[in-house]
Order: sequence, then structure tokens, then C-alpha cells
Amino acid sequence: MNERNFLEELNSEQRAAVECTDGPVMIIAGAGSGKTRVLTYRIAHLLNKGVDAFSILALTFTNKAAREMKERIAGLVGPEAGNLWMGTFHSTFARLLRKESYRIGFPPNFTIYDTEDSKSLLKNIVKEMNLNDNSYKPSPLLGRISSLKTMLVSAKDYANDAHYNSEDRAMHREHFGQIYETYTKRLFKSGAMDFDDLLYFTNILLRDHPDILLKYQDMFRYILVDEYQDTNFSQFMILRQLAARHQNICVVGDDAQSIYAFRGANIQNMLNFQKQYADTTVFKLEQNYRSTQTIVNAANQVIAKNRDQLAKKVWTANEQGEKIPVLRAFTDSEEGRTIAQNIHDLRIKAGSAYREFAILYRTNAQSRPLEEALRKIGIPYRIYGGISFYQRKEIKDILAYFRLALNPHDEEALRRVINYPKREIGDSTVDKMTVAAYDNDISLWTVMENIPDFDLGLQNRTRDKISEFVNLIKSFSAIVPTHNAFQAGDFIASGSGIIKELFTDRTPEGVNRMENVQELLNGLRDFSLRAEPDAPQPTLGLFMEDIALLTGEDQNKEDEHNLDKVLLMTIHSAKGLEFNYVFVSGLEENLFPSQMSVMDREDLEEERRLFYVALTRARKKATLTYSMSRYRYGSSVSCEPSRFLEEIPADFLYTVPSSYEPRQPREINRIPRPASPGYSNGSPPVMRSPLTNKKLVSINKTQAGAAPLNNEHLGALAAGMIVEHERFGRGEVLKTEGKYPDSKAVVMFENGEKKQLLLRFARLKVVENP
DNA sequence: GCTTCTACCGTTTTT
DNA sequence: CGGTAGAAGC
Repeated sequence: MNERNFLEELNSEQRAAVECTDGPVMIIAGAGSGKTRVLTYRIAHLLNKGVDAFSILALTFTNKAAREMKERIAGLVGPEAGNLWMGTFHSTFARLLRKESYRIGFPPNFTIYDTEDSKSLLKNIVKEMNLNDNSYKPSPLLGRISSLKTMLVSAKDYANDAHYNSEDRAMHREHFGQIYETYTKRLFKSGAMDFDDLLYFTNILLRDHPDILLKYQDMFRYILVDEYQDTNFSQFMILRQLAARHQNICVVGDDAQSIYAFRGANIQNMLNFQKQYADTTVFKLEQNYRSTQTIVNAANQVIAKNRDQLAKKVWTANEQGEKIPVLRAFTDSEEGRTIAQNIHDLRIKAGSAYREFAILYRTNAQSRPLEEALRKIGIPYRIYGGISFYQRKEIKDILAYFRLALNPHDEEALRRVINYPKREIGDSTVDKMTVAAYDNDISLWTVMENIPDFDLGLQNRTRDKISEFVNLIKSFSAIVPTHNAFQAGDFIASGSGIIKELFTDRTPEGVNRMENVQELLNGLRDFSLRAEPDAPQPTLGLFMEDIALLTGEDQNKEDEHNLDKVLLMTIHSAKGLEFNYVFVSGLEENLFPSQMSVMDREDLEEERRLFYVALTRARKKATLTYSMSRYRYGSSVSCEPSRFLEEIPADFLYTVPSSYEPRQPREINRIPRPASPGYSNGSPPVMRSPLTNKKLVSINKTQAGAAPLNNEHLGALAAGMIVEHERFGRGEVLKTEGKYPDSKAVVMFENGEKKQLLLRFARLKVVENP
């Protein structure tokens, strides 16, 4: 396709934004206004003007967005698109750091720690410092460290900052600074970077090494950034340094869709762009090509009152469309059934495919009742961006061996597999070696490598086991450089003993784990074969680099994507996608808006923007649903409709009454949970133990003999009942006590043994209920 | 050092 | 309801 053709496909707003190629440009793009199209055409236009693909840096928010954009550009200009620097901030700068990291003391094969690794390291540090780990929990610690790194505050800066110090004293975590410092040191010693380090150290590298800065400033003459509203300070500073020389920076974003503040995203980056670059040209894309008028107007209402925004008026020439149905359900599972039923009916009525439907929710936990309902009436579905394949335990175990082969100083990988499979190197040995490493300021691996030089009071046998392990890892390391990824991976997987370990596990889960490992090895084989002839040898190192920054969605197979299935996902991961029919579920106070944001932010602006994103995913019809009660940790909690429902003018909505009655008791006659405030079906009958006369709240009643021998349908036990236990045989219940789920029963068995059983784990069958 | 049992705890969103 | 950390017991 030649240039004239593709520019003519754009409207005048879009075309102007594409053709203004030089100098700082900000494109404010409303939802559904063809933002991606403008970005791709702009890049294609640059290439057609003769700009070298190697000198264009395009940063997107997800790997998927980068891939898609690359494909679309390739469709416009051909294979030259392959030479673009295009990817997420993290993957692009990880790539840059691999080349330059030696300048800041990191090896080129540095490991990238994921969140799990980081938390586990923090946990170890807290333990070693003998701090009460109730106030030093890994997740909050990592959260704080992460936001500090995002603000480019080093451990040293932190220690010297009076404000931070007094804040810590007030929060009773005066050792935080020390933890931060130790964490940083340990990462360095392990030759590892966490997620935020990839951006942090890119900043440091560019800041402290003018020659490198100049090199990349000249390399990236044109910089384009997608989803600019979601960039954080660290990313902003990288861009600022790189663009300083040529000033050809084009950012595209929608302040109304800024939903990542929790991760440090700073909407001010967008609001202040014009201040940063005085001669910025601003373009606005205000026509929405995606949704009906009803949806566009209702969505506009949602964010109308937000204070932080750039003036724009999103409008559409599309048809008016249906009103937005609001469905009320009594329980979360009924909400699921209603949605499932609606999808079923709509699909038949409108002749639509399953893939035209999406169900969005605020939290991942909400997917379960939805899945159950869909499964029950046979609607195929897929969870978009769920847990990543590479996060599974068995896969992470194997990857830990791979990581060790590439970088044996990687402490988290080492700890993970040092005794898996069991090789008699237990916790106390690891603790002793950790102390030695700390005392000598060396890595754990170095201690193990030189174990005879240390007097740790270990048994000879243990020392031999350690040497054996060291030699094993060294043999893995030796394989890597001379073999391709598959050969090395296969050798390591079987040499580590993991394959054997998994093979002996014949439980269904075990078989599944084994299949996953096979899947990983197949992936390695593909990776090794797929390599282009003149590309570098597809080593294990390259493979690990490829997968380190993948998210759940990135690794699904092509055919997975094309299957005709309803998609389920969080609103966050729905950004950038669109569907004909969208269900936004769980519109309840304290869920959406979330409890956290209701408690510590009075404005709820970000939650509203999130709702805006949810609504504007829909092309033809958006449906809102909520439930009056929801299960949480096994008990039902009553809910109120979300305030957001009231913020949409009533003439955009119509309320559909619940078509279901509250659920009838099934054959298992459930006694309602403890009288939680607002239990909507009247207060539950109270059962009392005949012996103690204590209330037997919250234990389910079962018909005698109906409960299977597992803990899924525990019956309410009362004194006098005759029960049968899997191992101990028959017995009589003497008394029951405690509150579910930790309720206990004392049972006298026929063999004369008196046992106290924790009901949640006891496998009991009621055989007689007098 | 390894296995089994029990008490406790969790509440966003993710590159 | 699940997951899991740590104690107790072997």
C-alpha cells in the first residue's frame, strides 16, 4: 500500500496528528478515537519519509500492544517494521541494560526478579534482622520500595531524608531504611534486578554516563509513547533524558483512562507535558468510532466531575443504541447465572459469536462465581491475562535451575531449588551458610563453592551433599554456552531430578504438573528451531530473557486467541480492547469502588476513570450488574449497589428486576451463616448443642448419611450423633465446640479412642442422627 | 531433616 | 474457603 492510500483512511484530526512528525507532540485521544491507528500510521509515515527504522523507539504498555502494532506497521510498510525498537518500557530497557549493565557493575546476564522473588528476599532479610514480621510484611515493604524506586529515591537518599525517617518512626517501622539498603545490596550481590530496577538503573546509567546518553539520544531520534497517562516518574525521566537532544517525542494518551496510579503512574506527566516542552503541538482526537451514543454519553457523565482532566469533548456519530440495563441479583452466583442467561439469549437473538462478549470485574476473585455459571449452561469462556504459565510452581522450579545455570549467584533461584528435589540440605544448613555469606560479604553460592574453607559445624555428609549440588549446577552451566536452549533445558530438567520427582506423582495434579513441564520443554524446542538462520544461536539465556517480562496474556497460543469464547477479565486488563457486548459485574459499594479507595481517598477519581474504561469497551451494548450479597471467605456478606449507578443519569439506564427468587434450600439443608448484619433472608434459626446448650452457629446441617467422605459438605454435628471416620471407624460425638471454620468435635470411637477433630479437615460421615 | 497437623489470615488493580 | 507458616512429632 502506498502512502497516499493510507493517509486517506484517516479523518482530518487523525491525519494532522500523523503528519506533524517533528518536535514535541501530544495527542489527546478519547476512548475509541482511533489512537492505535494514529500511532501505527504515524510510524509508517515516518518510515515512508525515509526515517530509518532503527532510529524509532516506540513504547507501549503491554507486549501484546507492541506486537500488534508491529504487525500492523508491517502490513503498511513491509518487513522493515521488524527493525523498529518497539516494546514495553521494561522489556526495551532491559534489552538496553543487557548491553550496558557492566558500566554500573551488573553482569550482562543479570537475573530479573519477579514479585515472588522480591518478596521472598525481603522475607529472608526481615527474618535475618530478627524483626517482628507482623509490621514488616513482604508485600507492603516491596510496595514501598517499589514506589521509592519509581521516584528515583535510592536507599542512601532515603536514609538521609528526615521526612522519610520521621514517617517511619510514626509508622513503627524504623528499620525500613535498613531493609531497603540490605535489599538493594542483596540484589546486587545476586546479580539481579527487580522490576523497578530496570527503569531505575536505566535512569542511573543515562544520568551518570554522558557517552551512553549521547549514544542513545542519537540512536532514538524519534520517540513515540502510547498510553502516556500511565507513565510514572521514572519512565518520565528516561524519556526526558532520551528526548532532550532531538525533542522528537510524541506521546499519545487519554487522561480520562489513567488507572494505574497505584503503581506510580502520574497523570501530571500528561497534564504538564506542555510545560515540559514549550513548543508542543497538541492534537485532540474527540470523535469516538466505537460505541453507541448512549454509551459515550453515559461514560462522559461518569467522569464529568473529575477535577484532574484535560478539556475535551468526546462525541460520536454512531447510532443512539439501547439503554444500559442494570441487573440486580440476590447473590453473586445468581449474578453469574443472570449474565450467563443474558449471553445465551443475546447470542441467539443477535446471531453473535461468543467472542463478541466480555465480562469485566474489579477484582480477580470475582471470576469464580461467573465461571461456575457459564460452565453450568455450557458457555465456553476464557480468562484473559490470568496466572501466567511461567508462574506455576513446577515451571518456576525448573526455571530456577535454568537461572542458576546462567547466573549461580541468583540467590532466590538457589534457595528455591537447593533442596528440591530433596537432597538433605535443610533449612538449618542454609541458615548457617547464609550467615557465612553475610559475614564475609559474599554470595551464598560463593560460600557453597568453597564450603571446605568454612567452619560451619556441618557434618561431612552434609558438606558432601553441598559439593555434589555445586558440581551439578556447574555441569549445567557448562552445557549452556555450547548447546541450544532445548538441548540445555532438557539436560537440566532431567539432570536436576525434577522430572523424576514429578513422574512418580500419579495424582491428577501431579500428572498435570508433568504435562506443564513437557509443555515448557516443547516451548524450548520451538524456540530453538524457530531461530532465523543468521540470528544468534538460540541459547537458554536468550530464552530466559524472552520470558522474563511476559505477562499472562502474552504467552497464550495464537489459536487460543482465536477460539470463539466469552472473555473474562479485570477492567484493568481490558484497557485497549473492545467488544460488542460488555457486562460490568459487581457494581457494589466497597467492591467497585473498592473498599481501599473509599477509605483512603475521598475523591474516587481513579475508580471513576476505571468505570469509564469499562463502559467504553462496549460497542453495541453495555450491561451493569450487581448483587445484594456476596461470598467472602466462605460466608455471605450483604452489599449495597455502587454509588456509580446513581451517577449515571436515569434516562440512560433501565432497571431489570431479578428474574430469580432467592435460592431455595437444596437437598442439603443449609443453616445460614452467623447472623451477619444485613443477612437478607431473615435471621437464621439457632441450633443449640444438647449437651452444652451452646449455639451451634455456622455449621451446616446435613441429612444423616448424606455427607460424602470429604470436607466439602460437613454436616452440623451435635452430641449424640453417630459418625464414621475414614480411619478411626465408628464413634459417637460427645461434644462440639468452636466457631466455623475452626469448629471441633470430640468423638469417642468404638476402639475406645477419644479424639478431638477439627471439623474442617475431619473426614466424617454421619450415620445416625437421633 | 522430613512429615503431619493446626492456627491463622486474607480485600484491589499489574508492567 | 483456600493457602500457608510454623509447631510438634517422628
